[in-house]
This record gives sequence, C-alpha cells and structure tokens, in this order.
Amino acid sequence: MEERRAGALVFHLDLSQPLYEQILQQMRQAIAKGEIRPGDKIPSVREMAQALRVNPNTVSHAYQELDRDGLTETRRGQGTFITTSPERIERFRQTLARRVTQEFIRQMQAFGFGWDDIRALLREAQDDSRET
Amino acid sequence: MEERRAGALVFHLDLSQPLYEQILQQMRQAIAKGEIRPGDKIPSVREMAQALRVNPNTVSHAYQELDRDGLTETRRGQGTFITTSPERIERFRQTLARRVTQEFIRQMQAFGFGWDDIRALLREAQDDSRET
Amino acid sequence: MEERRAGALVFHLDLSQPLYEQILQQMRQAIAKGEIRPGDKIPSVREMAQALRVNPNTVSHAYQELDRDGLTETRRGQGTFITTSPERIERFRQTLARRVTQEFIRQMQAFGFGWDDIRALLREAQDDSRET
Amino acid sequence: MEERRAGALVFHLDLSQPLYEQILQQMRQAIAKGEIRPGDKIPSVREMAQALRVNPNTVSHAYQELDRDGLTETRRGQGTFITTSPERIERFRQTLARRVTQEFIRQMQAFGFGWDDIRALLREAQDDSRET
DNA sequence: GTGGTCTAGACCACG
DNA sequence: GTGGTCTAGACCACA
Repeated sequence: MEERRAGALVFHLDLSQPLYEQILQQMRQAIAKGEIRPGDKIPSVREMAQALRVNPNTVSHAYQELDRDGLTETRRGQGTFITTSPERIERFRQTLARRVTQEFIRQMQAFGFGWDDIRALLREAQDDSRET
Repeated sequence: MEERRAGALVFHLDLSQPLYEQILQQMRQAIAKGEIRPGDKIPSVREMAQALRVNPNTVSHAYQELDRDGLTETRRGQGTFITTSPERIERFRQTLARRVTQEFIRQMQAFGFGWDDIRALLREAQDDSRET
Repeated sequence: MEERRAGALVFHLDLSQPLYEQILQQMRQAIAKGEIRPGDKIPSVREMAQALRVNPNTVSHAYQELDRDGLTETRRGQGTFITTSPERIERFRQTLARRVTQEFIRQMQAFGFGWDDIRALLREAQDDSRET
Repeated sequence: MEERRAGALVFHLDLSQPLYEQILQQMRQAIAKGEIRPGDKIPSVREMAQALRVNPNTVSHAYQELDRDGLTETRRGQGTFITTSPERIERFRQTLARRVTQEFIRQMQAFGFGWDDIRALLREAQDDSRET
C-alpha cells in the first residue's frame, strides 16, 4: 500500500488489484468529493505516469474509463479535463452510492442477517470510529 | 444467472465473476445460514463438479478456501465435512459481517458520504424492499 | 485494404483507421448479420491475432469493446462467446441503424439538401447498384 | 457544443472530434449553402483563430483542406477567397452528397439492412422531424 | 506538448 | 489453454 503524489492528489497503490483500476477508482473519488473541480485540467498521462511510477499506457487506460464514465473530457493535443457539468458528477455519485448500498445489503442478507442486524452493525461501526 | 443443483444445494452461477468465488461464496452462505449442518458431509469434488457442470479444479479451489476458513475439514479417504463446531461457524459469520460492513462504510466515505447519508440510503433501500 | 480470414470470418483491414476499431466494427457486423450465432464461441484472442497478423493486445482491445456493447460474454479460461440473447443483438442493431440514419440526414441537411433530394439520391444509388 | 462567431459565420464546436475537422466541415457547409458567396474573402487564419479561440495551426489545417477541395484560393499577400466559380462549388456539393449517400448505404447493408429497411427508417426519421 | 494506437514480450488468474 | 494486465518503447494525429 504505497503512497504516491501527483500534484494535489494522493494515490495509494498496491499490487492486489489492477493498477489502472486503482487509479480509476481514486480519480473517481477525488472527482466525487470535489478534490478536483469541474473544468479542472488533470495531470497529463505522462506526468501522472511519472508521478505514480507507472507505465503511461496504464494511466491512459484509467483515463479512458473516466471518459466513458462521462466524468472527464479529452481534448487531443490539450489534455484531459473534468467535465464542466456538476450535475453529471452528482448523478454518477448517487448511482454509485445506490449500487454499493444494494450490494452491501444483498451480501448481508445472503449470510442470514436481517435489517436489525445490519443497523446494529452500522451503529457499532460508528461507535468504534468515534473512539478512534 | 443460471441455476444449478447439487443435492439439496442450489447454486446461481453467472460469468461476470470467477466461478470458484461464486461457489465458495454460496457454500459459505449455505453453511452460515444452516442449510448445511455441522458435521454434514458435502459432495465430493467430482460429484460437485459434475452437478455444476464445472471443471473439477474450480470446485477444488473453492473447497480449499473453505478449509482455510475453518468451515470444513477434509478427512483423507472419507471426504469433506462441515466443521462440527457451531461456534466456529458463528464466529466466522460475525467476523465476515464486520468486514463487509467496514468495507461498505469505507467505500461510501471515499465518495464523500457521511453517516447521515449512509443511514438515509439504507432506509431508502429498506422502503423499496417493503414495496416489492 | 487487405483481406484476412479467421475461420469463417473475413476481415478487411487497412491502415487509415485504428486496427482495433476495424476489427470491432466488422465483428459487430458479423454478429448483427447472424454470420456468427448467439452462443457461438469466437476465435481466441491469440488465434484471431495470428489469423489477422496483428498483436494479441489489439484483438483484446476489440473484444473488450464487444463486451461493453453487450454483444459478447467473456469467460476467463474458456474464451469469448456471443451473447445468448438474440434480443440484445437486435436491439443493438436497431439503435445503431437509427443513429446512422440520423447522422446521414443531419449531414445532408447541413449541405442544403432537402427530403426530396435525399430520396432522389437514394433512388439513384439503388438504380446504380441494380446495374452492377 | 459551444457556439462561436467569426464575422457572419457561426461555428459550433465540441470536443468529441478534431477541431480542424469541425471547422473544415462547417466552412464547406457555409460555402455549399451560399452563406459565403463566390469571390468573398474569408477571415485570415489569425482573425479566425482569435474569433474561435483556437490555435492558428488548427485553422490553417482546415484552410489547406478547403484549398485542396478547390473551394478556396489563397492569393499571396491578399488572403484567402472563395472560388469565383459557382459551378465548382455545385460540383463539389453533388460529389459530396453522392459520397455521403454511398457511405450511408454501405454501412446499413453491412449491418444487414436492405433497401426496404433503409426507406422505412428514412420515412420514420422524416415523420419524427415533422412532429418536432 | 497532448492523448491514442500498436507492437513485443512478460506474467498472472482461471479452468 | 483462455483472457487480462503491465511494461517498454515506437509512431501518429492534433493543437
């Protein structure tokens, strides 16, 4: 779980998953949380590759997925930019939240936990995090 | 999402994930929910492979993981059996529930959702499920 | 415009466009026209690469796009298969036909042609093709 | 899809295609539709670049293609002018219409649509446009 | 300078 | 054997 920086962004990469997916995921999060703003230019493929000590192709793969998500726009010869539409970002964030929540519930129920169990476990997790 | 049977067990297999993981996960669930009881013998690798129309290597891979979980015991020449200790099963179930919950919260927070958002989304999901 | 064969399939590749897009496009057409049937296995990445005298990565890129289109399903360790759902294929074909038609009309109108001109040009093209 | 003006001309630029092609295409259309008349002077590369907020190289690339089309003539030290021959413009327009039509038909047939399908889709598109 | 494509060749996960 | 990922390094199109 190595930490690497690219401008204001901080990345945590390990080898248990595809690198391009980790980059993709963490870019999505940075966009969703507003750490990078609509319209912002993100680091060039080569810059990012150098900062993360990763092959440019790997970064490029991640950037192309971001484009498919509609979170970025690529201008050949100019660079890659966050979409100027905050609505699109928010829509992405909401869709994703619902999907993650559904999947969480599905798993818990598959192991025989009911709504009360789920709520109890969440409360427990929240209490733990308060102490920390 | 094809349905296949092996004795009392019903499996749902699709192709979007590794087969061995799907089998593993659904075996864990069957054990956790008590659909298979402590001490029960589970089908041999070959039987299971035939029933699921799947490569024996795939079943074998899943069974090895169950052993590592401590949910099964393999007795040379006799076959594979669910652990005789219900406590061990319950401990596994609790540990897993906490791990899944932690991971869920980690993801939601990574996308900028707070505790209130999480609770709201869960309530929404519960309401949806009631209507259905 | 070189012709290359892979099993029953015939490909025409040139260098004026990305190779992976040409492969993608011609696979889509083969599927849409029913030259490959639902459920069929398509040649492995390596077979196809060899047949087309192209790098396996290039074929892989095309196959991944087909997956995204929902026209194929990939089973790791087994190969790539045409979706078993003919409806999905037909839906793809219809959507694409409408998109292509819209674009055609848009272009013609942008150059000052009206509906009558468009119909006349089509009739002319059809007559030409009859003579050939 | 941003709108930008250069004298009497209005351009719609987006980022999904090369800028020089969009400029080229829209210049061709303006000439074909007579929005710019034979013999007219068109803005200099620099003026145009400034008006469209675009790199001069980009405009230059588009102008060179127009010259190759025979739609413009560049006179050293004086600027770029629309050809004085209306016949040449009309010939260009006809050629282009045939090329676009051929390409449209080729695509439709590649996806297994016949003449009847094509006509039906066009009629459908026309009906849709009437309602709007 | 930017991103996109392609190759060659390696290694991994899965069945 | 299958597909997926990664690297290194080349070349192209675009601004």
